[in-house]
Amino acid sequence: MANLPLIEASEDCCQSILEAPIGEREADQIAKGFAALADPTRLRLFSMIASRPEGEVCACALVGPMGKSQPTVSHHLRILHEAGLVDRERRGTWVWYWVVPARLETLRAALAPEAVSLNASSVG
Amino acid sequence: MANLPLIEASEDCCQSILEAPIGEREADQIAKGFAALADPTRLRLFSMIASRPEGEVCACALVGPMGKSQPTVSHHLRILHEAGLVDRERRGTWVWYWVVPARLETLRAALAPEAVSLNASSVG
DNA sequence: TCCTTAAATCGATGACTATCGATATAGCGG
DNA sequence: CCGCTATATCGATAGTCATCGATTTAAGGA
Repeated sequence: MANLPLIEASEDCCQSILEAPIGEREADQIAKGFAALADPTRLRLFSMIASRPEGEVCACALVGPMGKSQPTVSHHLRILHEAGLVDRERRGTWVWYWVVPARLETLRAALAPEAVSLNASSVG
Repeated sequence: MANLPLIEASEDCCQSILEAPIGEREADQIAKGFAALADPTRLRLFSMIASRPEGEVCACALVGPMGKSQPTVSHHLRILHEAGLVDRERRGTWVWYWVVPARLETLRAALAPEAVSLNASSVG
């Protein structure tokens, strides 16, 4: 247990904030995601997780390079997890982390000019 | 004066945080951008500015729909401006706001899988 | 069972922030 | 010069958050 992200990856797929004014619900949802990425330490942690070729990383490999205490790193990993940006799994003594692509894509798409419609013809 | 964004739109074009672990400087820079979008009220404000077909909007049109006091809205607009996400101009009694696309693209690109190389051939 | 290591939680603290009422600044019209 | 309107700033307050030391929980090995 304790492995379920507390925020769903998407409640309305591929929505942009640039096309029309977003509502309060949607704003809360997206703002929570950006808040998770709004701290430099957390952003570097997320970058270290995301950039692993294996797609996952042991938490033990994250404490040293961050220059922060173990409780602080654990705290930030928890926030990333609660924001739905990473998932985790205990393997023996260690805990491994990896990125949740869908949630990341939701945030990226929010800043993208438009949600591409698959029904629209590409040539007029 | 007072119209210059305090953060440059890009210091290293099109950089992703997913390819390699980012440094502290870059993390500070990007985190500041996300911090500006990490508040629901601010995100809705930004969305209202960005979604205008005219590309700009009078601040007077933003206070009412937000359900917040005028000083609060002004405060949030200032933070968006300091983060380099919007620019503004006084026109008579009113102040108009618009999005700074380059800064927005910087943040979006940070969450994108890779910076597309224009030299790479599109077909193998 | 005891020791070691890894990770999470607890409690405290200092810093930051969202919010608002009151006030100040800026421009327009008479 | 005097109001009127729009916007920004100020000061205060309540809430949130990043950080760390100390402690607890969890798992493995001897």
